[in-house]
Amino acid sequence: MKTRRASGRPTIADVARLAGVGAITVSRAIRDPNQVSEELRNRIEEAIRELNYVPNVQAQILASGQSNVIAVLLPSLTNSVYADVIRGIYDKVAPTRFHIQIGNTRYSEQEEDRLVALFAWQRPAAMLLAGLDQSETTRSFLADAEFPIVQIMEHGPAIDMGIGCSHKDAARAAVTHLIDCGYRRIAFLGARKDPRMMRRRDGYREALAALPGAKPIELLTPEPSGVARGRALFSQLLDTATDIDAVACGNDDLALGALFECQARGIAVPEQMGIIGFNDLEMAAAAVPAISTVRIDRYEMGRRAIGMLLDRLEGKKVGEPIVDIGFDVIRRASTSAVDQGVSAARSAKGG
Amino acid sequence: MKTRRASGRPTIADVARLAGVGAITVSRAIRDPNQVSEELRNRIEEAIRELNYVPNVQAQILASGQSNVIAVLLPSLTNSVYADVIRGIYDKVAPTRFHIQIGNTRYSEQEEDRLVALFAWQRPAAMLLAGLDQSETTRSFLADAEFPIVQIMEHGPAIDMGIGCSHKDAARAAVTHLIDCGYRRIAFLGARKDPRMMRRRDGYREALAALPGAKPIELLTPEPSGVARGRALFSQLLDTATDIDAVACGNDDLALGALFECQARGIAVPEQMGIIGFNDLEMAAAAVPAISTVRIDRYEMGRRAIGMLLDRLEGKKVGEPIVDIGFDVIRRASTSAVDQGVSAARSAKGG
DNA sequence: CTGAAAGCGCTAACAG
DNA sequence: CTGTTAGCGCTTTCAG
Repeated sequence: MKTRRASGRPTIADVARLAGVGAITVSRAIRDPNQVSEELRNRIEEAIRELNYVPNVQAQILASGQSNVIAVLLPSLTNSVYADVIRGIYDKVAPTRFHIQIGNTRYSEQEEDRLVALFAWQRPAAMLLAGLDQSETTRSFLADAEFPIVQIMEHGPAIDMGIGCSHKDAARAAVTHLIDCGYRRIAFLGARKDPRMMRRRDGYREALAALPGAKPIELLTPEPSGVARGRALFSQLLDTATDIDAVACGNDDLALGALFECQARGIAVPEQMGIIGFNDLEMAAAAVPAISTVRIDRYEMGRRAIGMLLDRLEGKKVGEPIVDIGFDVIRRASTSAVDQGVSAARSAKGG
Repeated sequence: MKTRRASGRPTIADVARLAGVGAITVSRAIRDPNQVSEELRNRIEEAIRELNYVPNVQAQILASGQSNVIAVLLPSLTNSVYADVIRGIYDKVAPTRFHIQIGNTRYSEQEEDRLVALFAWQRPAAMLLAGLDQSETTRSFLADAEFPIVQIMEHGPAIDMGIGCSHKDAARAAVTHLIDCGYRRIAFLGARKDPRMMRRRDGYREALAALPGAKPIELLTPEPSGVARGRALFSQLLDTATDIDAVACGNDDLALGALFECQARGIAVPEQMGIIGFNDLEMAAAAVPAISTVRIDRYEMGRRAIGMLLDRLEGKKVGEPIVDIGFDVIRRASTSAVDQGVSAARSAKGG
């Protein structure tokens, strides 16, 4: 007889034997207790407790063909922005039968293509992606995937479902806030050049277009973002464009860097220089002066994205497949109403 | 005939049929190509490509009894400290057959107990935990687990393997650096009160003990850390202990908050107040003045921790099971050699 | 509501 | 080096 190395832990058959029922009844008692009479159910639960039985997930999946994996592909695991999203994702998934499988695309389209294909072959129950800018290959590949897909961060045409906001609108609102404060020579600082960053740049351009005579002053680097990068970029900008009176930063890291550079150069914020960031990282509120920024509820976005997937997996009717989660411009001291000098500039330039 | 809903995708039997070999040969060709003759191997590879065959992981695991899951339990997914560790973990695991299953213990021992039990039942291939302070229940439960376990962050007696450094020694070195710079009335700021934080506090005490006549001035809150928290705590401290000339912060968030509070109050750093943090977050170097801190290579720690697990899983001999990854005190402008006023204080107080 | 049989897709064991 | 057979632990199908 070919005896096989059993795992040693109790199986459903052990429970069935102890409870004096068939294995399938135990299986039913576990998955849908209502299908089993109360008496048997009690006997089974007793046996489960006694044996310390825990179902073998692999066997469940193999037999049922139902995966319990939700694939999550994000461009960064370090960036606080995604850390908040991840927290929301995990919190929402924790009480369910599903597990998260995270992949790091490193802001690379090729890597995203590779991971989407890799994960898709594992037949996940669902998939979560960041952004709307997947490659054509990946979009068409996923378009006829049989699992639900949600794209987060941005608001727009999604493959299946989506939740996020318009980064262009958000940046436009931020820059408009600078204009409302009286700033007139407004620059834009960007890094990494990922799709969201470029859309914020576009929003900056749109806002400036509404300001007669204003010309875009932009400095973007493909290099990763960071406080040090923000400081260096802003320093470079100040050396070139000497007459700027405000800077819209593509994120709060850059904004904090810009603030530090102002401190280092003795430039008064907000009097001589207005600064606004993006993302509302925790540090922004504590800075001196506190940095104005744009807030998106990333934790909630992560939660709701998973919620949409779960609804679909449970066959529930999902409401809107494309959700705009919105944003808030957070006004703080770094963009206070300007002093007379700049007010003068307003009347001079803005008319 | 009871026909069953097949998943639709090609199975190993399909490949075997197309290649004209037995299923097991395909299985071998995939797992250990050397066991199969070159001719068959080529035919099999050809068939795999043609059918676009991808092995069913669940079936592999079920049949072999070999899990491919490495459970990772961390106290936070948001904290940059763990984000770096996570990046190291994922980078090291990516090219292997293993997957990471992350759990968030939220700095709670109860939650850690719960998740360890939950994950352990799934029979992971290995487990990674943060810190050495698991509950007695969990420690003894894991002590006779059959999978390898690595504990990261701290250096000390581990359940199985460990990699990290002594946070007490690191903090002692940081405070000693303050003393070497001439600071004499040194306070300690802490938050969250997790085990590492308390060990840093102990290191602070040890360093002060070496300073004749110095008394600890400590302010710790059980609340989560953050820049705003650091600012508030330091403000509270300044209102009470008016004569402190330096502050050792349990992490860089708090240190940046302390720096901001100094800026808000017009306290000159480093002349009137020395500040040192912990962790060397990216922002610390870019602050004005740049903040001194303690660096631990968290990315490398994550990588090596997984490396230790992989070595064990592959039956390789692991070198030292308990690794001290060390730390570096990073000296920056926030703790520059002090001016005459403080030098005077030194001779007056330090003797 | 309950059960026996069949089989998910793969691999360990044994034999050649 | 290759194949046959049995079976991992569970759930679906079909029959009561």
